[in-house]
Formats: sequence, C-alpha cells, structure tokens
Amino acid sequence: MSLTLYNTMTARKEIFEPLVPDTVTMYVCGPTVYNLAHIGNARPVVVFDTLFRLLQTQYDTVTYARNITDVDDKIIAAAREGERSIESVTTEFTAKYREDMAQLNALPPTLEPHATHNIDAMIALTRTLLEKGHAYESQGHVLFAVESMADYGKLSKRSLDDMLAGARVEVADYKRHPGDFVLWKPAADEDPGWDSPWGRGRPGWHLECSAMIRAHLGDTIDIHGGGRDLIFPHHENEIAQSRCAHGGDYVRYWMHNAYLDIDGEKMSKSLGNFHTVRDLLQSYRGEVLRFALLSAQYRSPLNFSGELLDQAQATLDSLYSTLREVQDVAVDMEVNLADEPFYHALNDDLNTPVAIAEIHALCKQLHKAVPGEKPALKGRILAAGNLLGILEQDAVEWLQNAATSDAISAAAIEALIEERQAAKLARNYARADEVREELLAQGVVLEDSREGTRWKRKSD
RNA sequence: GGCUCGGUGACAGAGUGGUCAUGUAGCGGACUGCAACUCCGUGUACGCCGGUUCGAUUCCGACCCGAGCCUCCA
Repeated sequence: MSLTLYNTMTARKEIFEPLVPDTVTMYVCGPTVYNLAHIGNARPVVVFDTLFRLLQTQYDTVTYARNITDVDDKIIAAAREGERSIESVTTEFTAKYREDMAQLNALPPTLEPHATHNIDAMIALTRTLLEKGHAYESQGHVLFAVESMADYGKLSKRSLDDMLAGARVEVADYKRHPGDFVLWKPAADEDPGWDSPWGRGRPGWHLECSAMIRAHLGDTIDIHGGGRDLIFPHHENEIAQSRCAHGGDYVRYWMHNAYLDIDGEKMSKSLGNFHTVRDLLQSYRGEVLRFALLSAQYRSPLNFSGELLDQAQATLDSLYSTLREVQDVAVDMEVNLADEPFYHALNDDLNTPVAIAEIHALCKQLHKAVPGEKPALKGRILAAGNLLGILEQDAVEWLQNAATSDAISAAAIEALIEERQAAKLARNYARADEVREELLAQGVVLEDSREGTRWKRKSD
C-alpha cells in the first residue's frame, strides 16, 4: 500500500517515500496567537491530523510539528488594544487554540515549537544568510535578496519578472528589489525585541518556520503543510531562506489545503465573514465540525454553511445509529487495512469523501449481515472512523446527548416513555401517539422494537 | 494588469472516454397499531459552443462565469 500525495512543488501526485525509512517528519504552519481560531483555520488542522493518523499506520516514527507564532505585529496590536501584556495575549490564545482543536478530535502534535523560544536559531540563520551573500543590511533591517537565488519562485510558479509586472504595492525604500523580504527588523523600545548583531529587533514572519524546522526536525523534512494562501510568499520565502543557508532539499512534499468559502468567497478575518470554532461549538459538537471539514477533499474549496453542518450532523447521526445496532456485538479489531477500500481512498492523497462513502458501504453491509459477520464489520467501521477521527464516542451517548442545556432531560423522556408503554398496554393508542408527538416536538424520536422503546435526539 | 485554479443533480461532494459514486433532503413502496430504524425503488447532473472519437461530463480549442495569490491571512 503506497501513499500518494499531491506535491505543490511538482504540481502532481507522487508516491510518498520518506527520506529516512520508517521515519516521517512533518511540519504544519500553526496559528498566530492573537485571537480565536475560525473554522477556516481549523481545516488544515483537521486535514493534517488525518494525515498524521494515516502516517502512523505505516511508519514507526512520525514527528509532527505545528508551530505557535507568538511574536508578530498583530499580537502587538492586540495587546495594545486590550491594554494588556503581550504574554497574556499569547498565553490566552495559545490555550484556547489547543482547547478548540482538541474539540475537533485533533491529536496534539508531537512538537509545538514557539517562535519566541527559538530566537537564537533565527539569528543564526540570518547570520548565515548574510555571510553567504544572500542577505544585506539596510536601515536597521536585514533583508533577503531574492535575486541571489536562481530558482526563487519555483514553488508558487512565478518569476521575479511576473512579480514586478504585477506589483501593486509600494516598495519600501530600504529594499534593493521589490521582492526582497525582511529577515530581521528593528523593534521599537516598547515592543518586544531581542538583542542581535543588528541591534535590538525581532524576526520577520518567514524566518521562524525555517529556523524551527531545522532546529527541531532537521535540514530536510518530508512534509510541510498549510493553507494555499501560504504558498506565496510565506513558503516560497522559507525555501529561499533554508536552501540558501544550508543547501540541499528543504521540504520533499509540499501540501496545501484549499479554503472554506462563504457564498463563493473565501472565509477570512479581513473579510469578516468568518465563524470562530468556539462559536460554532455552541451549536454543533466538535465531531460534526470535523466531519463537515472532511466531507470535501482537502484540495477542493468547501462551501461552508449552516446547511453543511446540519447535513454533517444528520450523516453522523445515521452512522452512529448503525453502531448502536451493534452496541452489544464484540469488536473484531483484526482489520487488514491493506484490504480496505477506505484505506485505499485515504492513501490516494487523502480522499476523505471517498473514505466516508466506503464507511457508508460498510454500514449497509452491516445492516444485512448475519450475526457471525458483525464483529468484523464493526471493527472495520471503527477502524475507518479511527483514521478519520470520528465515530469514537459511545453511540447511545452520541444520539441522546442534548445539544442545549434547556432541552428536556433524559429522565423526563424516560418517564414519558414509561407512561406511553402503559398506555400501549391498555391499548390507549391515542395517548401513546400523543406522547410520541409531545416528545417529537422537543426533538426526541422514539423507536419501538421487540426489546422495548429507545430514543434519540434529532436536531433540525 | 501578472500568475494560478475552478464551474457536476435541491444541497454537499467523488469520479470516469462507453452499466453505478456516495451522503443529506424529497418522492413512492415494504415493514410498523401509528411511527422511527432498516430495506427496496426513484430524479434525462455534469457552465456554453465547437473539434477529436464509433462514443465525451471525462481529451483539445474558443467563450461565459466565478475564485485565489500578487499585501497580514488556513
């Protein structure tokens, strides 16, 4: 079973082979911790978490690093606006980010390097670039000279000429070439800063990833991921920094997810059309959000809406309903992944929609299975869920869990069910139906069976 | 303006040169005291116009429409 991944650098799917056998290094651009994560920010987290899970099924050691950017203009601005310290801002939003991502069933990454803990490595990298003639000092800044790199622009498939032609931005006068970017910039006295050979300052945006990847994962890593909008300039500039400083390959497979759309427009902080994960968690469980994010392949834009979430909720309900049917069936966890269609789908550049379709196919089989076949089918469904980070909860709890605190209690529901049962025994079907209607009005669906009546909540 | 990338049924979303994605919702039926669950069935979907082909949603070309990047942004 070989994993194929679409590599942005080569613009095609490639068979994945790690540099070091049985060992994978992966780095994903994490948050700048100055406000709450929105659901668009959650997409790469869920996507690469799924990849992390998949990689762990076939490699002994998978090191997954996701950075925390805790020094940045936006953080400084947020602190100033809130009249609070930088540290209190970054501490608060780092914690909230971790909480929110955990709600989405995202496993903690292996490493979570903080920019401010790696300043020395950034200074060292800047020094190397200066020594090798790829950077220059100008008006207190240290800048990377893009013209010093022959194949600058390779990842984003644009040339320096194209960039000049398309330039819409005023060029800072300390730049030799409009495409040159800051490695180190001077810090105002009241802003966070670190002593450096070029005076007190702080790192440019692109520097931290290059420096931290080298410090924590090595000169060459296998996978580097992030959103499409990071391709240029962020990742292009990371490549420039790392390749020019240390030579060799920086990243072997570049992966970029498409974004979430709202009404055909991308969801973004600057457009103001975003929903924070925290807000959405008021109305939907984290697993619903995760499922919605996985319902499209990661390189396709995904239309985000309440309807999408409602559909995700309904679909998960039906999958959990299937699992409830086999609640008392033992699980056969001896799943041969190599034979599983869902596993093939995931290995094909993380084709999660097809993997989900295969789960539906397994559910269909399970409904028709004779008892002897059920443990294996249950095991296969759970194995698929495990890779996708879904279906890991107790089915009855999932189906009976109240979305809101003002919903009717389980005890009240069960009391009414008993009353209805009595009415049915008395052949008082009018009253029995009345109870059914009463509960339905409160979002509770009753299911009669030979074993008795069970119930679930249905959101709509 | 430069550089990319898309347009699939009510909605979401795969995929393919020649029977079928799949799900949610809808409709019809079976089952049910009534329901729900489940099962069975069901919708002339592939932006538009040409071309290649025995055959194109799938390949090629033009056109229309949309999005993204070029500036902080997943």
